[in-house]
Amino acid sequence: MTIRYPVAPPTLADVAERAGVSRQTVSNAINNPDLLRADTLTRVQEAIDELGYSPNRAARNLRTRASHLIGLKFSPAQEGTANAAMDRFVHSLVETAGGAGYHILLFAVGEEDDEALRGYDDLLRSTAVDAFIVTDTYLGNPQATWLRQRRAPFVAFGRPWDDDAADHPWVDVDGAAGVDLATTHLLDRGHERIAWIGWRKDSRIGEDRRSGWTRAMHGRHLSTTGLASRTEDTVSSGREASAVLLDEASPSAFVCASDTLAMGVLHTLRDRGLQPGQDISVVGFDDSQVAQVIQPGLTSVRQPLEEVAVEVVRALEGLLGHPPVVSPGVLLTPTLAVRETG
Amino acid sequence: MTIRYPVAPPTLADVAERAGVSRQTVSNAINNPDLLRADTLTRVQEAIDELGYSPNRAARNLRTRASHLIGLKFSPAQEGTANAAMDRFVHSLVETAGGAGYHILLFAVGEEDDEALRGYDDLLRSTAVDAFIVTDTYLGNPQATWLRQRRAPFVAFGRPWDDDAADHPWVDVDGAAGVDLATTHLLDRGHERIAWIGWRKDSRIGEDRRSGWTRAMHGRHLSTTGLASRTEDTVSSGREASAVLLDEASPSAFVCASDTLAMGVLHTLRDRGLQPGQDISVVGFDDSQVAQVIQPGLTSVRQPLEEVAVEVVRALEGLLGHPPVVSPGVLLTPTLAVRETG
DNA sequence: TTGAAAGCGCTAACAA
DNA sequence: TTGTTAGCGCTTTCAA
Repeated sequence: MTIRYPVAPPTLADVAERAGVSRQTVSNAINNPDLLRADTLTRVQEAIDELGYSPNRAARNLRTRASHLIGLKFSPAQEGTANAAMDRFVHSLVETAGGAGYHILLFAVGEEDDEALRGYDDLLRSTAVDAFIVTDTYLGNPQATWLRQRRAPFVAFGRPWDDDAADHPWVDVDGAAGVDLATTHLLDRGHERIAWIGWRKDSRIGEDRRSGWTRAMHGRHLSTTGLASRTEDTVSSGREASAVLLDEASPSAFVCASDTLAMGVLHTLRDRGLQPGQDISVVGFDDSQVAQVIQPGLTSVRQPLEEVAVEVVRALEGLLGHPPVVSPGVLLTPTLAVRETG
Repeated sequence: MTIRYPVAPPTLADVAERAGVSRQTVSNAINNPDLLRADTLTRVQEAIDELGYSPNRAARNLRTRASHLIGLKFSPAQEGTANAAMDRFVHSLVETAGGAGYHILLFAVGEEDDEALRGYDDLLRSTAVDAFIVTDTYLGNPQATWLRQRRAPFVAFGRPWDDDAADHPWVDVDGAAGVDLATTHLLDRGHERIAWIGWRKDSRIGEDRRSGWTRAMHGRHLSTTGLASRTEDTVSSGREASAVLLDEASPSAFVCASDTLAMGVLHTLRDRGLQPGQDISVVGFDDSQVAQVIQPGLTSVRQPLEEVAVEVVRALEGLLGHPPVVSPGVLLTPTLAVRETG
């Protein structure tokens, strides 16, 4: 089998020679076109087009100490759940970042905390990326703290919660507002006994989402006692929790911290011959593909991940600007995708 | 707000000075440790550890003309479908590539063909990536042809189909074998009138999958006449196609080219009060999260995407080796995830 | 407005 | 086995 070696791409010097100018003039034509006389610029531009020149990234990176690469830790997919918000976010992020001249570098790390830190460290020390996007800022996660100590530029998708020392830019979605929205929607439809199925108490995100439910319920002077359950984020947990709640608290609707849990509720309803949306209403969280394609459609809180990506990139541009600007935290409000189950 | 500037990371020269050797010796300690005397190596290694040294990527890339970055075009997520194979593949790919010393660089391009090519071109000319992974090799897609002409190293996830001029490495999943597996599974359970719902005729992947169904049916001397439908890859198309087939061909089972189409079939069954798995069996393709979490669980063909990632990276390593080796195409066999619907 | 010189940090080739 | 020299392609001074 014949192997064809790639031809070496043209360099700045090639363009300079062709245009009859010095290399610096070509460099200026690219980076500071205002400095050139119009006709020189035209001539250089023609040479660039004719040769199909594009600046060598490695050389430029070496000189400017910037890679225009943003690192993002990509964790394994969660099979057996409806969770895919991360993937949806990455899709939006790649597009938005591309528009701002950045590419996304995906990296995997081991499960342990120190392995994760080593992953970040390697990329940082080798100046492979200009900044990171960090997506799991739950309490006790050492990444944010560690990155700050390392003086590594990063933007978090997720609030710093109760970390007062945090001074990094972040973007988050107001989970409480989303669940409030969902609960209020059910209240407006006449439900009064609305149950909550969420995650265990150590999840700040879970507690935040839960607070939207209590807020909406108490706003209507309704009790939440006995109507809540905290469990693992799996379909079977949602199934079990909803079965218990149905027996012990007779709710007419369920609001869940995830579509995964909501699927568990739908399983229980099916087990008992109850019609979702008719007999019992169900609302999930994340507007996953699952929520979108099942029948009856699952009403679900939708995170504005496209907007999150836009804000994250905006914050990144501030951080990497001269001088760097740490933009304030941004909290975005989710919407409710209303379908048949609620 | 106080901005702390990152301190400049240590360089080769810093390590050399600390270890009392030349820079070249440090370089050798990292890239050719065999060349060093044991005690020198130890000394250099200590200096590296003490300083937390990691080679500057830009400098190394410039010198070695390699970035250890693999480009992958990341298209927008398909909402409203059950399709997420690409995402699952990327998860596996990031892990596998990381193990081989490569990072994945995601980039977005516009919808038009020429915009896509420009996306590849920019990355290529600026030597930003060492190679590409191309995932949509359907007939008429100019990417593969164009990359070949450009002499750009790339590995395709997907066969070159009838492109005889193709001489690039590729990895693919045997869709026909997967559908044959699914159909045979239904045949073994006593079904004889098994319908097919697939994509339009211009989809090579769709036609390949379809051939698995005809092969399995004809293998049992069963007719396929009137039992097939070709349509768009949407839930509603699957719903309509299955309604027509049910009326006109009375099948006892459906095999579908995607989980998305299979969801459409489930909608039709629900409309008609038929129990999936009891009255009518349904098998999908891709083993999506949807297939995994719905009740009853959707039996589905599962692509071995982890293996695909392994083979793709293997091919990549060959391509980027010295000398480059173009590995032969690899065809992997899917498995069947059996659940309640079939 | 353009050009010359220097050097980013690294490794390949060669010399000692 | 280790060190010296040179240069990858670019941009940042600074000088013309």
